[in-house]
Amino acid sequence: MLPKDWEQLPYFLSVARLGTLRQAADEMGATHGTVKRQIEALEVAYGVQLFRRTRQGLQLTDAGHNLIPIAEEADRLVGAARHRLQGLDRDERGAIRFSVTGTMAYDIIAPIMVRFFTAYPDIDVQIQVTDRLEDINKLETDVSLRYADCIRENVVARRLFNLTLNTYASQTYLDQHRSSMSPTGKGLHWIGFDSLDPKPDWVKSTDFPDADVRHATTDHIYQLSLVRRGFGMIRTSVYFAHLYPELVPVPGAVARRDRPLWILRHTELRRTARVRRFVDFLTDELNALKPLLVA
Amino acid sequence: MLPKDWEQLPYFLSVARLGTLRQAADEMGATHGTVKRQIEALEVAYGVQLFRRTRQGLQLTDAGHNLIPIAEEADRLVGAARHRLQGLDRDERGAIRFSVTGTMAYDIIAPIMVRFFTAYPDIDVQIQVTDRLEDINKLETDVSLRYADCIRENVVARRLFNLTLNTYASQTYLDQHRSSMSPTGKGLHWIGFDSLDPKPDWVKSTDFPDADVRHATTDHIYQLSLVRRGFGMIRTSVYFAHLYPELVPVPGAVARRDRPLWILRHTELRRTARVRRFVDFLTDELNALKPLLVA
DNA sequence: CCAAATTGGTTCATAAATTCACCACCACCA
DNA sequence: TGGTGGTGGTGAATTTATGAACCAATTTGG
Repeated sequence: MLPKDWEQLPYFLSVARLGTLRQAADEMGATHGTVKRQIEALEVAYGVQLFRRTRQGLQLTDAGHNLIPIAEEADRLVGAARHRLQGLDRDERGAIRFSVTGTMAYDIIAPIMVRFFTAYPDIDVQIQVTDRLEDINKLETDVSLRYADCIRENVVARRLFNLTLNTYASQTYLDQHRSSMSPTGKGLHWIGFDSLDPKPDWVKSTDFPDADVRHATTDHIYQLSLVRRGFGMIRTSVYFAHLYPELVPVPGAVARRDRPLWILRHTELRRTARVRRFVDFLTDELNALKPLLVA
Repeated sequence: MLPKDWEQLPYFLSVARLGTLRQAADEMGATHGTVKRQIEALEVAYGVQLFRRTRQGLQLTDAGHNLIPIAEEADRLVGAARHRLQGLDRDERGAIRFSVTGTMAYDIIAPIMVRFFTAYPDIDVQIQVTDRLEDINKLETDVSLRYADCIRENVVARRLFNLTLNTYASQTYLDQHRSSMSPTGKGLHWIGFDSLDPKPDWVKSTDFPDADVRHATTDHIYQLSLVRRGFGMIRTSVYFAHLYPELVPVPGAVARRDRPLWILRHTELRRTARVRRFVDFLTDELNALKPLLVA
């Protein structure tokens, strides 16, 4: 049986904001007795006291304070859901909201954006750099560039081409580990993405499944920085090896075609002319880069 | 009266995942009649049909598909709340999770991190670059660097010093707008952060309240890139003017002490030795940079 | 080809949650 | 000092939602 703290969270937020049961009850369209029970139920469910009861109202405890930011974010999301489904967000601003991953953002997309702004000075593009898939859906996004095997959501997806990846490290790192490295990578270090689990899944499918993951970060700039300073290996597009000569292919690894690149249009109906112009521009520019990305 | 779609969302998620009312009812610890009513209530509340009813079960409509990612993220959050308050997340991995804003991440923090990794090769730091405050709380973070007037959460906060900001643009941009610019900034362009509202709040408190906001992005690298290419002005630390000589102070703007920098420890009890060593290191390094940051 | 096991939809007695009126307490103020 | 309006807390009356049984229809499988 799934827990049912969902319905109690808005009561919690309301009480936390307004400070008294009765005001919260008024806001929630209920009586203070109901609000009281909801708060009590939440405290029992979590096994923590969330409020200190005083004659002047309810005051958050430390545990309650911890809950606030999460609950508020959840509240934002539920509001966003309401908003989206009621079609209230077809909108208002003239800007195209464009999500792109940190890997592509700077060296590949940024120059393209500069050219786009020059070519279409009347179209504003709001650039969101994020590596978390959920953010793309949460933030209200019109267009996104993604790097994945398949697309599950029902969006207008334009598939470009498969990127070619290889494994790189700095020359100093390779020199230091030349003697101790095994064909399967034991004794080597991956610069990880987000997880510092002993062995994330993606490691197993590389040429060095036995290498350890260290210094995880989702941020590509940090990854490159760490590779340059000789902290380990990274698996990334061959394009970056062209850009940064200090990235040296690791002996024993081979360049392989990996997942394809997609341009997704998340909002189908709105501002189609502008969005389409942007998507077309992006497609053309990326196709022009194709020789460098799949080489 | 606040809407009460909260309690219905987990039912929606369950039905979407499992495909039939009865299986969802089983998962939720209810009967299929109850689940049916919850789904109907949600559809009425949103005014949209979320599922197509077939003899084989309930199938998501397009509108339903739109709801999925938001609902799943909200679900993750509620789960995280439960997890945090029950103290289940004091864990496991040896890594310190460190959140830093995009503005500070690369030019200021990255070199410090490299020195830290060299000095303490046994301590792993998982670096999260994010500008959204909520992410810091949502992601499980041990330490974060923040730039704010005051800290509301109940965390261990160490206040460093106030940064000095100024307004910068490229020389070509200034040359182009020298004639047309007014003292209040009419005719000039800000490179925005996240909002493309006609006039976000922060604009009013600058030296050029009448300038328009264009090309919004939370990403500092993008902002700098756009400034370099002459797309507008940016308000940022004087430190970046040292790093990037192509950033020219805009005539009429003055350098001002702005908000202070904070180092926050979000998880108080856990792995204190390592975390404290990291925080101390970070503090020392940032204090060493102070002359450049407040100059 | 038909019985068994699905599916969503419906009904209504019953269980659960809400409301409402009232209580004790405290702060403020004339 | 006593009234007034606020607080949280409580229990009976009432409203609401639930669960279990059935239904028609479809799919499944022997």
